[in-house]
Amino acid sequence: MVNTGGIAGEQLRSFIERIERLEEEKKGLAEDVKEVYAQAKATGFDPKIMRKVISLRKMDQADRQEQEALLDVYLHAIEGGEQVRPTAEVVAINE
Amino acid sequence: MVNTGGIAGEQLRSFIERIERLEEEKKGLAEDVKEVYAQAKATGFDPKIMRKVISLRKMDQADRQEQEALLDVYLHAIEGGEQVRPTAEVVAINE
Amino acid sequence: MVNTGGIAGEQLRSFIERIERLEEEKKGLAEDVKEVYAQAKATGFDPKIMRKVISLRKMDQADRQEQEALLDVYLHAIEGGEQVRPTAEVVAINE
Amino acid sequence: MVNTGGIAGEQLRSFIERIERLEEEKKGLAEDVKEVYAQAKATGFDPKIMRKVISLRKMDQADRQEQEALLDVYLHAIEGGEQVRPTAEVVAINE
DNA sequence: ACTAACCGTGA
DNA sequence: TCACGGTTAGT
Repeated sequence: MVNTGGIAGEQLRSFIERIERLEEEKKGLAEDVKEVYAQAKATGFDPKIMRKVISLRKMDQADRQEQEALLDVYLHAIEGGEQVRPTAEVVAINE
Repeated sequence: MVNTGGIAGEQLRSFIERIERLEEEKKGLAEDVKEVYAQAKATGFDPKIMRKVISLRKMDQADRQEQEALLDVYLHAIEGGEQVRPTAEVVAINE
Repeated sequence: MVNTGGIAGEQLRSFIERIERLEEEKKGLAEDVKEVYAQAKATGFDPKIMRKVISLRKMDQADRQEQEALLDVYLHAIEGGEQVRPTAEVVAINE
Repeated sequence: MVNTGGIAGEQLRSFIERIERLEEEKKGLAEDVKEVYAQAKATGFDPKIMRKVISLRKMDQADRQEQEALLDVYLHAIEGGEQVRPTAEVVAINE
């Protein structure tokens, strides 16, 4: 049996094409981003600095989420009876 | 003069927010992709292989463009006399 | 009981520092690897191909054949109405 | 001419083997890390929390470096005459 | 530098 | 066993 054009094939093709379409859209957005940087540069802003600013904003956000995640982890650990008491230690270790 | 709330600031903010919005959208699409993979997996397809397939399809596409580019390169190389690398060696080492 | 400067804290700090040291060493090795690639490139070898060679050597041969076989099956399954993609092509690319 | 045992081949092999050796060492270190986590767990610490702590410490470090990098970027931009004056804006945008 | 693949861990 | 996150490789 060499015929491979069955229903499974149809499905697979469908999935793959959906993914490829989504990837195309992503690519389009990436190009838009590039364009905005180009415009900004044209009006006199330094793209390098802009990237830094954006990355810092992202990091701040990440920090906040990380803090919450940490809290979560601790709370769960307390319930689970794991050894997490030396919280202050952690801070101390962290300089 | 410490006040920096001028027009430039407005513009910068605007650029940065546009970029951040675009990045958000990209992120959304990435999540959609993940979801499609999840569905596919749920219906019995192996995501890892799907990725391989997609990447091969992309390469095929790239290949076609590559062919044209290659022609270019050859034409230029004839003029420029670029070094030919020991590709056959590589195959040899690989058993 | 707020005092957290106990033995547990000491232990925790010790564990964490050991891990951090090991991670540092890993990072150092990663840099060394990069350097070797750079040297190789400087003497005329293509890093991309080198990576491929190394990855192939790492791959278990059995796994490799299995994956290729499965990949074949998928590719054929897709080829319901799409353009016919020669299997040998795939093998060639994958080499 | 199929013979591929030339000098280039020797060199290539040497590069590749060096890389493979370094990768082996990295792998060894990764195993050591795992072991430390295992020990820590055995003495009652929660590995998940330890990972969080380590990641936070790494982020702090990254933050500090990022700050310095940002400073650098600004200083250079000022020299270069790029539009970077709205520094306070940047901070403000950064919420 | 950014993106995609891989791997190891936790649920 | 699956899903996720972090890590590492590739472009």
